[in-house]
Parts: sequence; structure tokens; C-alpha cells
Amino acid sequence: MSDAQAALNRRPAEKEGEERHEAIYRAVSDAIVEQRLKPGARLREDALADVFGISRTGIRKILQRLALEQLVTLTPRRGASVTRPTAEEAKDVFDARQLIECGLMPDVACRIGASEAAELREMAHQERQALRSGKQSMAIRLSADFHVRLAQLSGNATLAEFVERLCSRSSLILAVYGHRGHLGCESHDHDDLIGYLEAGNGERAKAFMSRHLKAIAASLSMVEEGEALPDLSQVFRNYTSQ
Amino acid sequence: MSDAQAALNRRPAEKEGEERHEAIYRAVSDAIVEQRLKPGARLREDALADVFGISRTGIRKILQRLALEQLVTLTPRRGASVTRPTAEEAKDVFDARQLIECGLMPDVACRIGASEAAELREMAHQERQALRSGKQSMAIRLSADFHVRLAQLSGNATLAEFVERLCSRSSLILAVYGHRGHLGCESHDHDDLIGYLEAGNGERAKAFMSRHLKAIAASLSMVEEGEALPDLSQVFRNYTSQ
DNA sequence: ATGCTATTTATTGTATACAGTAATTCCATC
DNA sequence: GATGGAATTACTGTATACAATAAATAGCAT
Repeated sequence: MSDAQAALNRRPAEKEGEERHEAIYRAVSDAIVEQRLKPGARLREDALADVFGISRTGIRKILQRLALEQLVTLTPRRGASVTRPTAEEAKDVFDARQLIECGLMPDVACRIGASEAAELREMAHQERQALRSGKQSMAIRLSADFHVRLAQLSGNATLAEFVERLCSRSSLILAVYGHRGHLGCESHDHDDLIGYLEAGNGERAKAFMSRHLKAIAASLSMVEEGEALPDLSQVFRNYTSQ
Repeated sequence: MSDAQAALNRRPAEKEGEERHEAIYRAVSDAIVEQRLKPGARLREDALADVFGISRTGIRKILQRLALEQLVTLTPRRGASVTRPTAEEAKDVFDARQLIECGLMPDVACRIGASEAAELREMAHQERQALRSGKQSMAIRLSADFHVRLAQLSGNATLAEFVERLCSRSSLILAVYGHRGHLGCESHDHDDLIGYLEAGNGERAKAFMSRHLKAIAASLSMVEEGEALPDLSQVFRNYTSQ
């Protein structure tokens, strides 16, 4: 009753509906990228609808968008859950980043100006600060934001969008295969990179980005963990030994 | 082959709903890529729902997916229409193809085998045949399919998906900026490319692909046409002559 | 006749109701 | 006590109804 009335009261909302949807999308997306929603976590439509105060219709739309970006997996009659990337997907994503992000460095080096460099330095600064003050979730997202902003500076919106998706998925990959406490990006790498770019040295920036991404990929422990199967295999060992 | 047979054989009446959605998505997507639905064409939800015999709910889902792939644009209260790419988007798309597809050639050259090469040759053959028999729509799609299949052979599913999206958008770009009767890909380019790949010459294939894509991009006439403005300018000419 | 306003119409946006399916629990049986 | 099966439950899939808005049209005034 009071729910219905409240819903009616805050229901004039002409254009707010759209912005609200976008805000909810961002909220869920950020939660996933920041690893506050961990891979495998179920995302029930009812629950999300209750939390955000819209109907399941709107939630489904958002969930589908996230599914197309491969942040959530939508299994036919089982609903949505945060995707748990496979080792193969992880390899693909980092290979793709290697190809695209490195390939963009020369363009970025050409187009970067003083104000853009300053903006990037500010982002790198915030990232380091978040890391120092233990705000790991924020640091993860800021690191991804840095890479995305970099790609945007290339001037190619299409490739920038690809990089955005790859970075989001990378957060998921780090959540599953990364060592605890070790984030993807070393603190000073980003600053060094800005230096090369600002100097207009695209090739050097490209090589540096390549090493940077290789280092992240190398830091992952590429073992896929089964869910409840490990226990079962232990049982099997006991039986086969007899 | 085995896929098609399997698809035909399994007829559990319940699951058809899903496959039906996929089929409808394919139908609309193909119609756009094959330029039977031209840029700017409106896609009313009711009309599509009637044609395919499902409710608007399902249509909306499909429309949103197409919007995320940038094949249709979804303007807030005006509905869906086939997107009309801007000149800038066209440049971005072909630059992206240059970076990604060329970058994949060495990998493809490494992984390609006799059967894959034969499959590609068959596709190139069908494409030529469609072109000869005047089936332009089919030829356009087959050409895109060739590029996509090539990317899939790299083994990187993520990048292959990107290429798929870029090729779809390229069809749209050709529809708007391409010269009449001149399709993107020259008939023998694809065969030559297969030759280099089968010989394991990744670098040569890469260079060839680069020229191939540059040739397509160069064949476009990059003038953006306003909608109803041309008529207006004609009127202006008549008036100014008096 | 033209321009402005009001009404109607066409079309999308959102919620909700209902149906169908997988998961769970409980009971009976071995 | 465990296992198989039936009833219940919880959740998603789909359609439909209703609300809201922009486009189209008609009517009115100047």
C-alpha cells in the first residue's frame, strides 16, 4: 500500500526514467568491475528489481546488456550470474588487448596534448592513492578507467569501446586468476607510459604497453578451479587406490 | 553439415522458443547486412511482431541486441531504425579493421590447415558465383562471412567477435558511401590471400590484407548526405537563378 | 490563406499477470 | 537410513494491458 503510493508519488519522472536506467546499469557494472560482485554470484531479477525500485522489465534489459558485454552470463532458465571467465577467454582477452592497445599507442602519442597528459597523470595519481589507502575496489576500477581513457585519446571511438569491454572483462579475470593483493597494474607503469606519450615517442610507448600487459598476464595463475568437483575427485582417488 | 542435421533433428517443442528468437535475430541482421533493409529504414515494433508472430517483448529484445551491435539506432521515443553511419564512424570502422584483421594474419597463417584453406576457397568461390549471377545481397554477406571466418581461424574468439561486428557495420557503410554496383571486395583478392596464408607467409598476408582494406576504404565516396536537404538545395538553385 | 493551438492518432515505455520450468523439500518405500 | 518420486516452491519467459509522448491533423482566428 505505502509502497504503491510511494511508487505513484515519485512517478512523474518524464526523462528521469532513462537516466535512471543508465544509472542502474552503471551501478551494477561498477559493482562487477570493482569485484564487489564476485564471479559466479547470482543476480536474481526480483532482488535487483526490489533494490532499485523498478520492475523486472527494466532489470532484464540491463541484464541483457551486461550479458552482451559478457560481464554476466544468462543461462536459459536459470537466470543471470556474474560470469566466471575461462582460462581460454582470459588468454583471448589479454591477446586482444595486446593487439589493440599497443596498436593505438602511436596514434595516442600523436594526438596527446598537455591537458590530456595532465588528466592522465591525475588519474594515475588517484589510482596510486586509492591503492595506498587500501581502497582496492576503487583502485581496480581506476586502473581500468586509465586504460580506457588512453584508448579514447586515439580518436577512434570504435576501438575505444572495444578496449572498454576488454578492460571490464579483465577485472573479472583478475578476480578469478589474480593473486590476492596484487592488482593488475604496477603503480609507476602508468606514469612512465604518460612520459613516453607526451614525448611523442609512440613506438617506445607501444613497446612499454606491450611489456605492461605481458606482465599483468604473466602474473595470473592460470588454473581453472572447478566448483564442487574437487571433493569428488578426492573421493575417486581413495576408491582407485584400493 | 553435422550442425545443420543436428539442428534439424532435435525438435523438442519447448526449446523452439529460444531458437526462434535467434532465428528472428538472424533474419533481421541478415536483411540489414544484405542491404535489403537500407540505412534509415524504420523498424516498428508492431510491424516486426506481426511479421514474425511473436509479441513486442521479444522484438524489443532483438532490437536492443542489434542496437548494441550498432546495426540499428534506438532513439528514445521514436523507435528503431537501421543506422546510417557517419563518415567518422566509417573511418573508425575501417581503421579498426586495419588494425585487427591485419594483426591476426600471422596467427591465421600459423594455424591454417588444408581443410580450413579448402573451406575458405569454397567460400570465395560461392562469393564469386553470387556476384556473377547478380545476387548482390548474397555476395555482400558472403564477403563479410569470409572475413569473419578468417578471423575465427586465428583462434581468438574475442577478436573474431569484434571482426564480426566490424564487418556487419562495413556493409552498412558500403550501402551509404559505396558506389553503386561496386562491392567492397575485388573478386580475386580473397583467393590470393588464401594462397599467402596456406604458404604460411603471415607477413605477406598481412600486407596484402592491409592493401585490400585500404582499397575498399578508398573506394568509398565520403560525402555525408542530409535527408531532405538535397531537395531544398535544388529549390534554392532555381530561386537564385531568377 | 497562413499560422497557431487543440485534438486525435500512432507508437513506444513500463508494469504486471500468467504460464512454464528447474530446484527443493518432504514423504513413502525399500 | 538412504533413495526415488511426488508436491511445493521459486524463478524466469512471454504476452498483454495501460500510461505517456511525439507526430499528424483539423479547427479556429487573424
